[in-house]
Amino acid sequence: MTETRKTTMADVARLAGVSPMTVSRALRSGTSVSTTTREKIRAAADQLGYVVDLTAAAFSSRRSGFVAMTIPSLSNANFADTARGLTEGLHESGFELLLGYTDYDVAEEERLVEAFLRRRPEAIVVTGGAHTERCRALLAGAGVPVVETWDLPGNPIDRVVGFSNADAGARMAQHLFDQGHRCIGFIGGASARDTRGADRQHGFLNALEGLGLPRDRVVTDLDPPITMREGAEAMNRLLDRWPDTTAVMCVSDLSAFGAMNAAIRRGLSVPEQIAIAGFGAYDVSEHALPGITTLDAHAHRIGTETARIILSALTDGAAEATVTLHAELLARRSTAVL
Amino acid sequence: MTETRKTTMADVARLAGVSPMTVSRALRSGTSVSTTTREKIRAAADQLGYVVDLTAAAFSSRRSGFVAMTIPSLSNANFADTARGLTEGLHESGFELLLGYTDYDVAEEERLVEAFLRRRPEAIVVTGGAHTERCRALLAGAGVPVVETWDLPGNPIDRVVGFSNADAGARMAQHLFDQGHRCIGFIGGASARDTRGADRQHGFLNALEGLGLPRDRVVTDLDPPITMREGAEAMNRLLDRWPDTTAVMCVSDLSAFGAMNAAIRRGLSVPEQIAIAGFGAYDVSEHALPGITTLDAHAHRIGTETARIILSALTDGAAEATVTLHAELLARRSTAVL
DNA sequence: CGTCTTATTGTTATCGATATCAGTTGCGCT
DNA sequence: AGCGCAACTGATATCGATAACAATAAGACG
Repeated sequence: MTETRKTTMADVARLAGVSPMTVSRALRSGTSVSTTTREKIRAAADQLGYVVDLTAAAFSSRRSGFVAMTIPSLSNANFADTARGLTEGLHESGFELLLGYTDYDVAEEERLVEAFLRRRPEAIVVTGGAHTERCRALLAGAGVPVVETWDLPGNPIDRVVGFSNADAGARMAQHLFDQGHRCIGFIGGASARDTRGADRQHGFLNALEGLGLPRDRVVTDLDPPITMREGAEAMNRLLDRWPDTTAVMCVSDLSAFGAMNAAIRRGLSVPEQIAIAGFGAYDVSEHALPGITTLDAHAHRIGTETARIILSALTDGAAEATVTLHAELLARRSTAVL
Repeated sequence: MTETRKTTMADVARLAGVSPMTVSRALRSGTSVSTTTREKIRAAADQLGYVVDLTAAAFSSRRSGFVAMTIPSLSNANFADTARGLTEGLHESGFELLLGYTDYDVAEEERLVEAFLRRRPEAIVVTGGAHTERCRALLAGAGVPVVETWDLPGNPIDRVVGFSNADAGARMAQHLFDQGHRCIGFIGGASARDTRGADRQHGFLNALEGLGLPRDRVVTDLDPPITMREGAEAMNRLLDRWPDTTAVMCVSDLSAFGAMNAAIRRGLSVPEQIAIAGFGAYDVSEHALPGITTLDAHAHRIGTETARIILSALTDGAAEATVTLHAELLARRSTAVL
């Protein structure tokens, strides 16, 4: 809480006997300053406890050093993993991450994007391809690379790093069919909020239809984020209505875990009497008893690929505009045939 | 990607027929500008698609509008909840959160704090009371409020919002004792990295000792973050070495869940043959089968209280320097007496 | 009706760094 | 020795907003 006037580069320059410009160069990398001068300046800076003011540097250089990212939820491990991958990929280039969460609400996303834009980020990362009209306009007019993730929007704003949620849903439908199931349900959320979850649902149900099965065995009036509790409640409702169900896919592993335990509480054994599948390869699906079959969206990799795309866009621009990943099916005991 | 020269307040001022200063005032709140002028300026700004440049505003006003926060891990729901509470509490005052994760490493924390300081945050929030010497010095010399959370450091840097991890551990020891257990173990991590976990462990073991029980039944050579997998492995080792153990506390609910399922896989029934307790009130502990007894640290509340303390420190400074919370025991079936 | 407030708007001077361009110096080579 | 190039360092001019103070307009009041 020392209240002396803040030390600036000029102070360091004076102490080191050089110009402020040389201090500026010495404290950055990729600049040409002689080793002796640089060390002299470093010593002077240390002595004064000087810390560069990026608030001024950003203004002067017109480079904020920020990459902004919006995710639906902070406490969702999938999105956290993507944020972590992005942070790691950007770190060595000196970028910092401005992270905000939307609560699965496009209006909130718009507010967040607008707030971020005021900080002049050098790139913007959003989750999914569904935005308000105005948010799209803001992003498109921002003049910096924009990356939509976790999805493959039909009409992308700029770059994309994602996978087909519909394909992922279809894959799981096929898996359950292959395991011999014919009475298959789905538990998910209100489509308006979690469009990626809704895409998985559509892909899943369309695939069921393609296999000649009914597509009406669904409980999808839940409000994202779909938690374990909601998965459990939905499972109870589903089993009340369609007691002969033999397999259920849930929109995420968390709801799948809740749903599975609800089924077990009702006296059903998993997978003998009912098979359960989730999405997202959360830890809990691996360590649950039984382990829950899921789809790994490679959340961390989405982050690192996004970092790569951004860095490329900011330099040579040589990288591809769309990186298509594929969710990977992890078959576990919860859908095993015995 | 329009590449016209960026529009500034001067452009808006020209269009609205006022001075740039009036535009500056009109676009902020708490400033005196006539309603008609303000609306005229708003219209002009909208027409030009003008967005305030906080990069310049921060520099000019010497107020970054940032609060910086370091947490051990992005994907830990407890810390994410605290970050969420903090974000919410700061939002209406116009502050934004700069969030970074340390991976449970004080050296990384030091780097992160140093990087944050360059951004001139108006307050800094860190997790725990253990820091490198230099990091303490950086924080103490930053000239802004510093809040240490999730702990009650003996020698706080500035403000504190937390609870006693040792007390929490002791409380759980008492609970297990009260349920009739006399052969009680603990599963945790290497103390150097997760000092809060280590405090819980010490509190727990000291309490055992105070109750006349041995304190050597521990597996604590794991490296944070302690995951479900590590909890499972540790439980197997613990049961191999001390097969007569009847109760185990784990450093977190995640490891407790892994440990519990490992025990069940070995043919033990919970809680009939072995009781399990965790920490953190993660969703998984509530929805597991059986539900896992845990301690709720009120993670979200830590965030909102921290926001309150910061806002107070930045205005009247009237708030208390230390906010002491208490972890709340949630007894569930995993430690029930039958 | 004139003076005093108060509300509103304008003028000017920065904030602390970096971009840019202009020297200077040191060295290798012919 | 003289030339040219590369490496280093410095001088100057901003970047786009806000702080602080000045000026003016609009009411309030005796």
